Amino acid sequence: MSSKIKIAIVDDELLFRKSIGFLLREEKNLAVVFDGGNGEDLLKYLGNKGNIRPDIVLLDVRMPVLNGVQTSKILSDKYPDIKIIALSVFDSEKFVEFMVQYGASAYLPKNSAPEKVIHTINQVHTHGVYFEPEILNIIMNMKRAEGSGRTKFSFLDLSDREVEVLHLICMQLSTKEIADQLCISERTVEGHRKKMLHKTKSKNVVGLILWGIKNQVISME
Amino acid sequence: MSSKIKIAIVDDELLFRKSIGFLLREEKNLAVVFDGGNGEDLLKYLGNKGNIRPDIVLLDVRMPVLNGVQTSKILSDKYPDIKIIALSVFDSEKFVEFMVQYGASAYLPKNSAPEKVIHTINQVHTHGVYFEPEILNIIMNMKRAEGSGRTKFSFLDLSDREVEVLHLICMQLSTKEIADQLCISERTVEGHRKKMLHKTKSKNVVGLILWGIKNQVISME
DNA sequence: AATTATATACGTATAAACACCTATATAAAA
DNA sequence: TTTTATATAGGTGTTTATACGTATATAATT
Repeated sequence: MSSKIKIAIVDDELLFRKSIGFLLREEKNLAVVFDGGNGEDLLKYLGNKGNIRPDIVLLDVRMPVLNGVQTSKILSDKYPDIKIIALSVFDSEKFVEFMVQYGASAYLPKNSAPEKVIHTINQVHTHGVYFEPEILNIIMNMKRAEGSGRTKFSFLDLSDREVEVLHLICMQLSTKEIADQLCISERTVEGHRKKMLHKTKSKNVVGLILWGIKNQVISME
Repeated sequence: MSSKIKIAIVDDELLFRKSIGFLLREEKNLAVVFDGGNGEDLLKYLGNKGNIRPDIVLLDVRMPVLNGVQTSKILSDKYPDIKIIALSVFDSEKFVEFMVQYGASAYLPKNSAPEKVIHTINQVHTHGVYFEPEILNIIMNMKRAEGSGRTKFSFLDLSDREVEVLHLICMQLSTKEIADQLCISERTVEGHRKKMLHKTKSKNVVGLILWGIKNQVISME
């Protein structure tokens, strides 16, 4: 009980991560040892031997460069002793599934109360994991699905070229305009779009766009 | 110099607005007197005579129920003495224009550093307004445009029915499916969509969806 | 009283998106 | 080495979306 719980915060929104740092510092048993804007920054920090190793990482699911899912995959592999608490504006089932599968010990919606965050941190530190009933429910369903068949995650894996096409789609360009821009056939563009619709399980571009935003493939700024 | 600057925070993300509250409380000359999740909450608070009137409102542009633009419109009308600082994840020109036109005294991107926020608050309190060079530039261009012709803002005004249709579009429904759901003709649905494309100056649904997200007509949760 | 915005709806077109199919070359992974 | 994913590209066809009209009834505003 003597030593503080060491926290790292990873979130792309500077003002948010600095602010929540102040919130956490209010708690006497917590110490914020790092904050950064993406997974890469965190891994760089951890790679440097001189730096203080955190006990718990507050990890935003949605980030540019290296997002929460990818980061927690690497984290739980290279640093299995560091606990991960996933932070997200969405309480989407998919994200819960992925974060849990890739080693998250808790899942917090971003409109949680500060007390809930503090509570979750303490629970994770003492008991290893902490999940709210609703989240637990999602996890149980997931386990059941895993047992019955093999879990398929085509998710989160758009190729570079597909992302490129998706960006042009977002600029309201038609297939022909995209083809001209990239100097490829319209059919190829159609092929890419179709592949993306399949990968994201979307019915049409609308679904694809919304998927892209949720997964931070598309940024709004 | 004796009395503190009284701040109200309005942002739909609970954790963010509570956190930034802690950040602001670190400053000895600042006092957070209110925080709420939307414009309506703020107006209710201000309507109650017993409550402490804030000097400055930190107002998120993007909120459900009553968004930043609508709120600042009402605020600057009913409480012209209260200064407004617009907060936004986007540094879109359109938002700057609207917020400034509707009475904002400053415009802060959400990935600003905490020091910048503190600085802006102090500047607004002592000098009335504070704009960064880039933002100032947008405002100057705006003024020029205003002089040459009349400014047209069809913006921000989708009818209830249009919003209803937009939500169904987001659910990846086709025109026919939407028509069935609402028990109206496909032509009517097409009419609504066309009207929305025009109002939002979009070329196709993709633009419409992105507009809807930026303007919080579409929520991602 | 006259104007404006809204919701409704039809007709005729074209443009674009999406569904099926096949196929090849390349690079990475099992 | 064989498989798998990717990027490329073609053919054919159907379904949707969008563009151009017009029109009417209603409620709100000036």
